[in-house]
Amino acid sequence: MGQMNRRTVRDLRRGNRSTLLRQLYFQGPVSRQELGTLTGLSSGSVSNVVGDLLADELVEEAGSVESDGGRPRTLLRVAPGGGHLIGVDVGETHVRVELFDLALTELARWEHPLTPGGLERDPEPVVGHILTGLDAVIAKSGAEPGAVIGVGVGVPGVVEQGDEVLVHGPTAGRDAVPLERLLRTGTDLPLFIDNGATAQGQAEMWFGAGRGADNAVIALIGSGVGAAIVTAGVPYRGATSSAGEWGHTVVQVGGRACRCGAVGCLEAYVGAQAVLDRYERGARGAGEGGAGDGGAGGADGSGEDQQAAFAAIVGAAGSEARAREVLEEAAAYLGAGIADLINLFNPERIILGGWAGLLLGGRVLPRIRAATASYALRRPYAQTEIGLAELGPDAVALGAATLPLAHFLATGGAR
Amino acid sequence: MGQMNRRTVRDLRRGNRSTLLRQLYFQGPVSRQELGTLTGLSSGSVSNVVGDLLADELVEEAGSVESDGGRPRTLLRVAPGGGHLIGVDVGETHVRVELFDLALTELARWEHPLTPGGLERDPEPVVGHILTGLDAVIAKSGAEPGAVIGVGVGVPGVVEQGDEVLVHGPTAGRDAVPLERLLRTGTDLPLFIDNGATAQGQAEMWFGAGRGADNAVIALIGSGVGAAIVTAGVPYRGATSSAGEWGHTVVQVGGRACRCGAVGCLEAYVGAQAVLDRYERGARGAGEGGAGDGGAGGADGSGEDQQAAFAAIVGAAGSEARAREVLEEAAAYLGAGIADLINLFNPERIILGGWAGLLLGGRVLPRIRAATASYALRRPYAQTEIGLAELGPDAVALGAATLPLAHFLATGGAR
DNA sequence: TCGCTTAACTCACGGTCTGAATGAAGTCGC
DNA sequence: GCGACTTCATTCAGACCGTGAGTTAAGCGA
Repeated sequence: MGQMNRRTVRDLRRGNRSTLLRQLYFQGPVSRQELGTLTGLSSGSVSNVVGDLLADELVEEAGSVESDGGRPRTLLRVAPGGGHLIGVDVGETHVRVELFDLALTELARWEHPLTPGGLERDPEPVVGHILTGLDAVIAKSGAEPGAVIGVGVGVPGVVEQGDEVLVHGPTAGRDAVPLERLLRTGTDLPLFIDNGATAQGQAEMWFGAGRGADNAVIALIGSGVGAAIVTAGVPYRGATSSAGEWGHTVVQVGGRACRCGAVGCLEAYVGAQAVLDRYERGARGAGEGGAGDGGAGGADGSGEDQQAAFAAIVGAAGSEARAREVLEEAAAYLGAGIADLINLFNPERIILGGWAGLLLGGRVLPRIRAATASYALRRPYAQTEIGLAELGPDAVALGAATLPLAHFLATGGAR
Repeated sequence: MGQMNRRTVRDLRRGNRSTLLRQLYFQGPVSRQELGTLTGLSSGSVSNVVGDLLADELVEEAGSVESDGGRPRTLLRVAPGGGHLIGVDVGETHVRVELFDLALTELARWEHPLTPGGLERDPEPVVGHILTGLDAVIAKSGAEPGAVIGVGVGVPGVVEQGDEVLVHGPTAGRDAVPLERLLRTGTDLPLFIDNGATAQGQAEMWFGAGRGADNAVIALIGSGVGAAIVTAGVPYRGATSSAGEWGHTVVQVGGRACRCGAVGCLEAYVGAQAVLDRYERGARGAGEGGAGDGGAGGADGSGEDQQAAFAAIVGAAGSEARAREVLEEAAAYLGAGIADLINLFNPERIILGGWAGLLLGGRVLPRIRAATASYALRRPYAQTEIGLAELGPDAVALGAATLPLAHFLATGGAR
């Protein structure tokens, strides 16, 4: 109930410094004058704090703009070289490490393939890869190690942010992986670990289709289905960080079996694996009731094979009735799932992403919108935009880099 | 993205005053000493602020507790007589006005019946009733009008908190009612208008089954179905205040028709009207597919008749197979709906309320839990308690009174 | 060059929290 | 019963902070 607020007069300064820094970061180059009106701070305070930020080299001047007759206002911006950020994408098939400057321009990249099921089954090699990746990108970019603000790590599975950061893999029953502790053995850099989808969602909110929105849901469809929920500008985690399990909401009581063990999950109808299964098995039993055995089997080989097969179906939808039929069915169920998000969260935007989501959306987005409209309540539906993600299917590393960046901005650039 | 934080040093004091007041309100009688450790404030500040609060008569001393050998610590609590709160319940069939002291002890009550569809179709008489109700409870309780901190009004429908507070009734297409402006013609008291379910949810969180939880969903089942979502201790509204429309999430694509116009809504399976319809129509077509025409008809007469009929079914479930069957089906669908809440929001608790929800829960709660378990993901399900509301089926007026109270606590008791 | 205009800085003032010192209020041992 | 001890509560100097008016800086036009 009671969060311990700002207390001392010093926290006040930290908070104002943070607001100013955030404003500078997201509102682009801006003058001191505008900063005052934007934040409500007095000119004196703005001058004062900006002076500090300039001294710390976190902010720099960026030209000036003449103003008919008076002293020109000098523009300020966050100095891109004020620090470096590292984003780590721990996927099912690879570990990717990218190093950015503060403006999130990529300066170096490193990648290593992974045998499936890696992090959960045997964390040590994954940890090893991450650590070598960190050294690699720092070396390659020539960055000062001390200038690295932090390392964001996006992982699959639920990340519990407690005293000790624990990663729970999708396979229930296995022990959670104390990833932070394991990484600590090899690096002193500040670590920020979170779910990869959440991280990617934050990237879309800051730099992609979510710009300007405060409440949005990023619906991610790949082989599985998940969602990153953003409320009031921050990721929504719930009580134990496992919020947003959209893929396992029920769209059909007594429906198809899902790999999670339940039946009728959205994922069993719109997940890429489910759609592929559906396509390959032909049209028989298209109706309800018959609980087929959903996508778990993995009869479809590696991730790349799956993506190619899915793309083929989407490509064939123009000419082949069966492909069209399958996609339309997926769109209908997806509409129901999106309607649930709208009815429950009332977001400003729904952003459809993930590799399969983008393929599907590129082809049948109007269909999805129509299905959504038929299930959602009118008012909230009318107030929600439904669009596609703009950062591509694989923005996890970028998203991971936003984790230390968020901390950096929230603390006003404390090192 | 950027909320304008605390800025000046004076806001700091306001914030600390608020934290202290909240702590005193919810942690019961507490000493200055504990207050310090609880909030992290220094002893000096606590003394200072508490002094102010005592001077403003918002806080009073409440005995002392000896402490082996030293000066006894004097306990403090919020003074119940520090102000009065009024809660207004605008229901479908009545307007009820209640006046409370700060400890939410009821001091006076007033009620007036309403012809159905009142507020939306013709707001003026409802407004008139509210205003006379206000005068009535103030007169009856003998309260100083100036001592009334505020009036909370809980209404059905979506309440848009913009420049002007607008109430959107469930009937789409009708004009929104500018309730605040209408009430302003007859009172100068501070007004706080919100959805009745949200208000009731806040009451459960503060004084009922939600005590101690920060994230919870209060699932309300009456004739219709809704939910009040609380995240991080505050009601979740979404972008345009219409979040929590749980009743119209899809549990059966292509399923039964709902009065909202869509098909397969949860409400069409677990709403009281839907259950009654189901019971009366017999067992035919129990399977999927056949889109029967759901609960809209209202062939069931008034609210009281409906409640009696529903209670009869619940009562008969022990002896009559058909009644049991209908309730079990409702429990199964309800489990799916609750599982969706758990998967999406990951709350600490699900609180089942509403008159039908309480009847249903009292009878088949284990069934509901089992159904939920079968649909929800294991981890979040294991971390969620599912229980019944504790404030009864009709805590809207109490909940409405928490609206001005919340403002009172948040501002540190500013008048 | 001289006014005019606007941006940015400076600084006295009122306000806040902290933390140590002081005062207040009991208890315990003798 | 009296003094020493313990603990709670208040007071106060010191360090900060934001405000807002006044001052300086930096251009423009005549």
